[in-house]
Amino acid sequence: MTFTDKVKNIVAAIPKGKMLTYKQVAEKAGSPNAARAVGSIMKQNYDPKIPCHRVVRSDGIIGEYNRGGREEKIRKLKREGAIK
DNA sequence: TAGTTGACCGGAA
DNA sequence: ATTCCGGCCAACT
Repeated sequence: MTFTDKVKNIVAAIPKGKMLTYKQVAEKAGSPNAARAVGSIMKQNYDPKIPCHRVVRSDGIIGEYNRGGREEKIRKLKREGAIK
């Protein structure tokens, strides 16, 4: 199980209406300081089973998204009730 | 193999 | 509050 695979599993396991930060994911994956790598991975490995829109920055900012931009990401989160 | 890039983070200016 | 800078890590070239 590589770091990348762990990250995928973790993100795939995020419940509806919940949000995790890249930092949190990196931590759970075993590398507390690999937040940047997490984003990199998500960017290149998008899978429909992986709700990357539920992963945000630790600042509370939504961050980037490769499927319609931040707007779409925000929309999804709002629809799930994760944010206002 | 080495250098660059980026969906990040935290602290400093 | 905003912008800048160094550090981290995987993927890309």
